[in-house]
Amino acid sequence: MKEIERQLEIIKENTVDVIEESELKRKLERSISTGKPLRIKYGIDPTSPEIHLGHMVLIRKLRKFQQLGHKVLFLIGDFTARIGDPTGRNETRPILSKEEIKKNLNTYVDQVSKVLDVDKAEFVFNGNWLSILSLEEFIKIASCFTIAQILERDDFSARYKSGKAIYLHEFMYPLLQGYDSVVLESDIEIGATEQKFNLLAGRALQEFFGQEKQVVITMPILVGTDGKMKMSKSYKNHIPVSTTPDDMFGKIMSIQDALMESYARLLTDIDIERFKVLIEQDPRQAKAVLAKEIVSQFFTRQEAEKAEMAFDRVFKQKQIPENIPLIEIPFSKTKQRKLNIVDLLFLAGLVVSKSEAKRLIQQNAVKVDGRTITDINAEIEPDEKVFKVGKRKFGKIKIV
RNA sequence: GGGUAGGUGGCCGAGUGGAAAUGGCAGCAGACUGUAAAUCUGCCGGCGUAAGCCUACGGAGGUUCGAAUCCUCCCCUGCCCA
Repeated sequence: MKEIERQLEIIKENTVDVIEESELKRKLERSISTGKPLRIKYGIDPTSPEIHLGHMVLIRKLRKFQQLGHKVLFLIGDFTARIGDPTGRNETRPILSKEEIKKNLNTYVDQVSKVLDVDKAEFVFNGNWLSILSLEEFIKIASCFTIAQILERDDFSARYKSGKAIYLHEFMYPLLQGYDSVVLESDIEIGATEQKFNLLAGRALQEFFGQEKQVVITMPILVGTDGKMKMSKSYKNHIPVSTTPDDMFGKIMSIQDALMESYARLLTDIDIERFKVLIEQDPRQAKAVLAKEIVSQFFTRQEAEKAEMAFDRVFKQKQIPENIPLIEIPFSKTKQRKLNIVDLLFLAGLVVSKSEAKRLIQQNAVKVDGRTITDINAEIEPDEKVFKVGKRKFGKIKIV
């Protein structure tokens, strides 16, 4: 197989759009013949310093580009995040200080490094150029688009039709993101399908500034643990990267069966045809394979296997976990060794309020050393007994 | 600037003088399972064993025995006109 075809095949795997493929071929040809790597741009909004599996779909693709010898430009949209998107009404977004940004950068690099070769990637901040962009220049950029074009974007037109507010500065987002491509002289920009409009803005602006247009590659959106919406921290349906192997394993085990295939495609290198057969034969086993495969990317293989064992222990064999966190409550807070179960759970932080504790007890969701507590007046001496609250919260409580 | 319709719990959305506020979604718990789906049951602001108290319907005042509901001012959003 010719080198260009090999690269094309890898690049196109799992993509939704490649705009335009002929341009991509041309860029690849040139790169192969001159030995000059292509510049691949990927931007992330640093509002929350937490990367989740949804981001990983793209980051995995970036790694593939790295493996093909191309240059990854990892853009942290500190400026665009700072001016903030106004959903959520009165929320004033705190302006990130230089130190905070630096700190965030480190957490990103850390999380991303599990998949990406961060030493070979270049991390860039758009605040470096956007914060000094002149109004004149900006208006020039704005003249490149019409309102109708921008309104055409999916979420804008939906909001417009349903009578929801669209703020002017939201219109600017695509322009600024597009301008980033001009500054970075990117050859390719990748993003999830919802980003298509913004990615295309980059093409328009690059052409406007006399550059060769970037190729836009979109990837499918990873559905979150609710099985419906895209994975996002704000929907609380995400699986964070910076968690424990056990937690990640468990969260993957609880996704809907219907998601298994897309997770396998987008987050692993599992042979899809064989995996589909396994799903047919033994969905539970298939999910365990999937979970182990994903967890192994962020931790070691051994840790993934340990996570599986811990999971089986608790949910298959219905035993208590091996490592249960010890919660210490100072004696000064309790004044006694034996106290009411509701207070105890609350003091230990196993419930958020006493009302919740009562509710859970009334619903038979609280166990102490394996025995279900049915009386909210029960007096208990914790003494490192094992408390189980709900399906998966365990804690040993001790008064010290 | 003028007119008009609105702002209700995580979201959607009822409610127009006496309910911690009908529904739905999401969430949580239990049963059933494979921590899947589907289904059934219960819960779903906080404090209190309880009676009850506190907090909550954009914000601030006011009327009233009593307000999410009435009045005044302010803030915010859609639509129409300019």
